[in-house]
Amino acid sequence: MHLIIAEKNIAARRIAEILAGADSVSSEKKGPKVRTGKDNGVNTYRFDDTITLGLRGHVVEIDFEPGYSNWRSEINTPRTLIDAKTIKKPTAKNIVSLIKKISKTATLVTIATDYDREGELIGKEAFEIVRSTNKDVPVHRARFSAITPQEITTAFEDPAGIDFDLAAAGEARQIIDLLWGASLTRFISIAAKRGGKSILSVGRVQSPTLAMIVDREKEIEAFVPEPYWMLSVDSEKDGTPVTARHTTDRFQDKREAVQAEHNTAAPLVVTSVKEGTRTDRAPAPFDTTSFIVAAARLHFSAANAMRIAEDLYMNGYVSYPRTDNTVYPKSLDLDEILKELKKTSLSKAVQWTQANRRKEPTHGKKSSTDHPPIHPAGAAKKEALTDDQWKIYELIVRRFLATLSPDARWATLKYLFDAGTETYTATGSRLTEAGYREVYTYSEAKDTILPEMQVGNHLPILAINNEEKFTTPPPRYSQSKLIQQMEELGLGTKSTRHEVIGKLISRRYVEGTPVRPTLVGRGVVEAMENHNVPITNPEMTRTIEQHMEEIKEANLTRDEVISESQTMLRHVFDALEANEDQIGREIMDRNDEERIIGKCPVCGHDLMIRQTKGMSQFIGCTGYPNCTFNIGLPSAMWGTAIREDKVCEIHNLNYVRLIRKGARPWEIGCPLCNHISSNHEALMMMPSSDEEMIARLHASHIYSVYEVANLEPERLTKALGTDKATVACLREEAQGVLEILRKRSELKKFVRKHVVPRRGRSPAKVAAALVEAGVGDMGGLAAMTPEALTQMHLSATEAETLLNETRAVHNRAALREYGVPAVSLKKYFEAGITTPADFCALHPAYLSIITGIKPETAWKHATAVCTGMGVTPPKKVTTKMVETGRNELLDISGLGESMLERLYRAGVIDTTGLKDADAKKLGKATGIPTEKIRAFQDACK
DNA sequence: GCAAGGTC
Repeated sequence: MHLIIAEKNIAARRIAEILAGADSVSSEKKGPKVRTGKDNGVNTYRFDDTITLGLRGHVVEIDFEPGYSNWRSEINTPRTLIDAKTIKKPTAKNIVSLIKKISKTATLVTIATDYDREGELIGKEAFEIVRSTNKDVPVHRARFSAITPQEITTAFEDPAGIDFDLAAAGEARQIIDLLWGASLTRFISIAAKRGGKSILSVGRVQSPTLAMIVDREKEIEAFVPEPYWMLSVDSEKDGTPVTARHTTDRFQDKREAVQAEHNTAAPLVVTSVKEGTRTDRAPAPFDTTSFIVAAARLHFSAANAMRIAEDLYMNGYVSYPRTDNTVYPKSLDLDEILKELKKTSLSKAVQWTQANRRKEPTHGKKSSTDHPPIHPAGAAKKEALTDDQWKIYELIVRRFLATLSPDARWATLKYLFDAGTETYTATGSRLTEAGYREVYTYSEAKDTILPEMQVGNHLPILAINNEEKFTTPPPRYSQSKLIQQMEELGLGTKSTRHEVIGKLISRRYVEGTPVRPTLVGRGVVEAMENHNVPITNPEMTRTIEQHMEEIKEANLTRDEVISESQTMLRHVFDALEANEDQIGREIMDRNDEERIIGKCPVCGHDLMIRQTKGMSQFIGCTGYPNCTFNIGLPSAMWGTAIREDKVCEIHNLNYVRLIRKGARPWEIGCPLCNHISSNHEALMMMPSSDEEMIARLHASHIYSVYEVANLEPERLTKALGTDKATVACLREEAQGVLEILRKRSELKKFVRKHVVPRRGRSPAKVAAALVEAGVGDMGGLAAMTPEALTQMHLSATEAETLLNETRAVHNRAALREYGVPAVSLKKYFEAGITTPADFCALHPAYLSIITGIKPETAWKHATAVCTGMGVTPPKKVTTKMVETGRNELLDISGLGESMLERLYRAGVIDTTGLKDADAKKLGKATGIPTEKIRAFQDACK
């Protein structure tokens, strides 16, 4: 059995198809020669005596050996990670075990992973898995830069061996990244007392990228606009307006500009006419970066563009989207692709390209061995794709066509003029041959047409414009610009660059589009830079690249390179550990700064966003505890509160938004405005409140009912200008409102927990409908009918379940309130006694025997509940009474334990009770035949 | 809980 291992499932399938087809003698006999199957959850492709399967990229991962998982360990400090041993552990266990299984009996294994460094390492990982169960099977390596019949057949006809040096270079990179990344991440997170979700990460790629963004921001902040002046004249020729610019493009000095303006005098005399042509080169094929840049012009974010391209790739519409290559390999049949594309709705453009096909396709600078440039791989129907998918597909198709289309040509025209002692110029251009622009329609070809003029022509001067302008700072990075810049600096790869931005955002190092750094992002970069940690420098990547080259060439070994890196990292830690406190403080100060949203209106100290250990967050005064002013915010379950740049004009406080992963941010706006409006309704719930009173409270910075209920009465007296008695009354009212609100929020919480969100029916909506209908607490909900609930966006079954759950919760709460202790309550519930009504209706003796609770205690509970419910409590029951009655009853022949229980349930606990009972009724209540009851009654007598 | 790199 020949085992072929590809880097990914799709590659495995295509390789199998090509090899199976190439094997067949006559090509006319088409059809599914390849048998697709699933083994251990992995797709397999079999033909003849061959089985092909795809990995999922790296199927093993490196990590530290066990013992290093505790970040705060006294023994294994971050520093010890530098020399910690690393291990490889499987990440795709099913694939690993399948390879092991097949390898045992394989007679040949071919590694057919991607033709690049990481592919070689992935191949070596597969090789090691094979070797773990089969020491002898020959292992080949097939290398190809496109999965075309030609390349695949040659690669398999002439296989090579694994390049272990190249793979070792990849391993060195892996280990160095882990050592530096993990040790520094832990160190700096601990120094700044950050844990859990808010750790501060550091890495060879993310940190220099962050540093780039921080640097740009500093450049912008430090930028001082310089004024300059631009001079132009408006004129016309035979009715066509002409604007001519002064040949000094920018005057740095105002006096010079004014002087030139003075020296400008009519007429404008044409002194030179220059005609020319300009070639506008057709664009090069797409690699990942240029594709992301082009998609950005269509308003796709980098990550979104890649996700869509990957989708299209998985469906066979476009080639592999992660590539560094801008040169089509010879083996790619470009004309065949054109033919295929004629089936699409873009066939007109395709036809144009075929008719005007340039001999050699355009090419970019980078030719690499991994994959061909991004190109269409199949005809897609517009209806089969989403709008966005189609836009991306069309972009890739049109770019492909453009690379096979002629250059565009422009006719250019340049005039020079004299005006007094000054010289002016005007330039025009006109598209003469559209070329690739016929098919690549993403930028408008704008003509600037000038009227025809000859040397010596005189033109009038209609106006002289002397405009003062200012230089502008460099712009913040857009996502695509950032990716371009990363590529230039060698940071990240075609597959990872677009993810780095997401990582920086999720760590809250940067925000916004275009991206700008947060203070914490800045703090981390500055901490690294100030303490000479070279990881924020792209130079580190360059050094690693050089070392990898040396390992590949076998001039250095993997371990030599790692060891050198470890020595460096140890020096870094010497400096870091000596300054741990200072580093931590610097970052924490930055963090605090980011949370300050303005001045406290009461005492003038800073107001700061604060989070408690639980889910609540608020804005508090840094003057606490002397000043207790605070502003409420929605629970952190809706998102973490973040300061925004915008400032409220009324309160002079920064706006706040709540951010949560996977959700749109919730724009709170001015937190105080929000606080005021969300508390207004509650304030109005106090019977004696009115707008005027609320205005007075606000004037004293009292905004919530909670404050009215809890502030010192003196403050209220002062704020409202009333007497103590009124204030005391008001405080009582506020307490009442708080209680109503507490119950309402309990109800909302319950609804949120038990109502499944669906389109158009959020739990919040259901809760709002309940409050609207006057149902304000759990008791109210428990008392509702299922019918009423179905009016509130719930289905009949949902209503019933909700009611059952509500009643269970409500009853438990009610029973606790009546005085049944929690431990006993548990026993009652287990025995099926769940409602207050049960306690009133059932005999305490019955409650006792089915729960094992002493009769006296059960009686006490029943009494408490009945009193609470306003029902006559049962007569006292004692252990002795129960025992005597029980013995009496059991003496009656034919009356056993199970019947006894039924009698208890019906309230009969002794012979007296039995005798006095109505036999018919008791029969019905117990399910015991009436004659039998009569017989028992007779026996008593 | 940490990196970066594959792939889904």
